[in-house]
Amino acid sequence: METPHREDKPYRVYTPASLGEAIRYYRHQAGLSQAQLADRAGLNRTYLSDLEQGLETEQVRRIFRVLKQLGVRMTLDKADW
Amino acid sequence: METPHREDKPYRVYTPASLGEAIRYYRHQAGLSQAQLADRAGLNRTYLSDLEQGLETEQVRRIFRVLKQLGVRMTLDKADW
DNA sequence: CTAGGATGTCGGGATATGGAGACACCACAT
DNA sequence: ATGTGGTGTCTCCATATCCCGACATCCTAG
Repeated sequence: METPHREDKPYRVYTPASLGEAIRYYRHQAGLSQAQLADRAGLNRTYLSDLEQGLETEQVRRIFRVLKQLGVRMTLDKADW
Repeated sequence: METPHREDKPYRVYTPASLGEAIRYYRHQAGLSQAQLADRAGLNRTYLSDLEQGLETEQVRRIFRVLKQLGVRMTLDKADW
């Protein structure tokens, strides 16, 4: 059962939608339900559900706009610690 | 004038504070003032100032909590396009 | 079939949030 | 000295945001 061949695909994130995708991907990989993750992260399951579906709040959009203007890209990947 | 030796240090981001640092770093690298960037990104300079100083809004904190719980790390770097 | 878990979705309401404008300070130039 | 640009910080306040139920749906198990 040793990790077969590392399918740790890093996520390129540049919109609220792709942020949601990534979170869902990693949540599944962690074997957690929305309720469990929401609980551990101290937030409401409804919100997590929205977030995974690409919830477009002003705040998140704002940050992505800044990064875009700066030509900066965001990457998410599994911390190997 | 060909890029001498690539000082494109990628940013490991895991808190609102480090997010602010990164944004400021890249803004300076782009040779923009807060007012210019705020304008281009369509937001208030006051907000950008706060953001760079590590503004801890619930929203940003929430997202970092989720990532932390999932053991996911965020990286910012210059998109080389 | 029934039961349960997981997820999407809706509405209501308390609260956090960011825009706008103004002001102060600092550094640097003229 | 004065002027100018960049930045930090304050207040006010309209509004975006998120939590909290509650309900519906879809699976899978039993």
